[in-house]
Amino acid sequence: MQIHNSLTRQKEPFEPLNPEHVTIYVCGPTVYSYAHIGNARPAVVFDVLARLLRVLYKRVTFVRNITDIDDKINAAAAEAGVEIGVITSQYEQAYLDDLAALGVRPADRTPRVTEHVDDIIGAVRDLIRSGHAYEAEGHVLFDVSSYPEYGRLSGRDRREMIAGARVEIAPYKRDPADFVLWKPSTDEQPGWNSPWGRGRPGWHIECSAMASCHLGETIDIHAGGMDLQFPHHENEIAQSVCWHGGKEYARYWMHNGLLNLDGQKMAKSVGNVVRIRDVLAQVPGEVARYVLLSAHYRQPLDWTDDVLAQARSTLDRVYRALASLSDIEATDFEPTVEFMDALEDDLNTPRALAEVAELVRAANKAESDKDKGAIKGQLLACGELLGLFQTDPAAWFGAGEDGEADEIDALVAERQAARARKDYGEADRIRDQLTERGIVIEDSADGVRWRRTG
RNA sequence: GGCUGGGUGGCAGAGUGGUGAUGCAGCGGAUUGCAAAUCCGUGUACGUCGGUUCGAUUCCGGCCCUAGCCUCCA
Repeated sequence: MQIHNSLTRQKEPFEPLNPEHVTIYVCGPTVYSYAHIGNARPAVVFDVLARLLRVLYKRVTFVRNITDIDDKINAAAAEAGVEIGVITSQYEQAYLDDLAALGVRPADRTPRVTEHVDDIIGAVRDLIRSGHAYEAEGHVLFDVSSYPEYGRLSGRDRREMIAGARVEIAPYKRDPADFVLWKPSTDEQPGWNSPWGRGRPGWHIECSAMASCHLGETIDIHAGGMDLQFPHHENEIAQSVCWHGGKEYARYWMHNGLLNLDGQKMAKSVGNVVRIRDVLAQVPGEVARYVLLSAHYRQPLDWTDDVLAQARSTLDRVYRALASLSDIEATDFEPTVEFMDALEDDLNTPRALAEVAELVRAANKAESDKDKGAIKGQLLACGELLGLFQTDPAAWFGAGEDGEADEIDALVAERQAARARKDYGEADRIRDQLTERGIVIEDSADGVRWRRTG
């Protein structure tokens, strides 16, 4: 398959270091509040990547971490007057629940920073010993000048960065670009004992430690949001490469584009976030997932009610086709060649979805049970790779307030009786009544179907 | 200011040096008791100004607009 590698800024053939075993690390969230739909994009996109790689390769180990040590967590815990673990366990669970609702499969491993403090301390100690880090006023800093390739991933020159830096430069830094590996904690702050006193890890080191601990010194794919490219991933590379004696850290870097709301990136710092659970209250998770896959993962994506409505309409169409095939047994459970080509071309999900649309049309046109069975199998197989179309069609259309379905069924039956005796006035009256409740009736050769609109 | 991206039909969104993306919406037809659904058909689409070319939306350059990064951020 082809992957756009942020490191080289071009599409490259993907060749895992070990052809039998692909390793992927995705930067997970810092758990101090509910995740927003922008946080869901990498989770969904790289879930599709993992599904695809699991088909293409014998073995895949996919790691998505949980960052449960962070100053924002400390602040949230202090405000609530609880231990940080109370905050982190609550929001970690909420995050995992949200992802499950979006059809994201669990990662093979979900490591937490608190479980890796010893590994982090070891990494920092090694970096000091090898001359890549230094102690200053209780902090341990990474010496950026010790890594000449610094800036390669984000394509920036260190001197220029300093010129444009808007951040205040801490006095204990030898070089303004140096970043913190370990920092001291006050008695009130959470801390861990270390050779440099009681403290806590800096922001970047935890990913380096967890990645190497779970996947080895060199990993195949490292992925995350575009906004992590600098400084987070740049710093990860610097510290990992130096830590491992010059060994390459990640061979392919993938960065997803950001979600926009009103033309501006959705971010907690901007204050324009739509939480995943708010979306789930509005539409089924599958609709949100479809939206996230409807644009190529590297492009920005505007989050609007309109795209949600369009996604729902399109999914309705797919599920109508599947509903019409509900009595047909799926035979060729195999994605089409065109579909696979699209996904293997740097995860081109829009093209893959166009192929799905072709299958839907073919399904609606198919006449023989043999053709129908084959198309149904292809459709479901394509859907499985995308994490879509796996819902029972009846449940899809019936989804909503429980208990109402029986009542609607009764009205539909009543209308059918009226139609049978050609009492179209009564039949239409019942239909109008249902229309007002947002129910659409579809008469077809093999019975009546109803569904909810928006 | 520096570094990355992006500007495609009403909307969303792929792609390509010279015929159709695809979906949603609209319109026409078939079908239907009427609808809905489905099928068929339907759109002077590629920011702007130049250049290269037999031919550019696609390659090159200028300009305009826009997003991201340079600070926490998926």
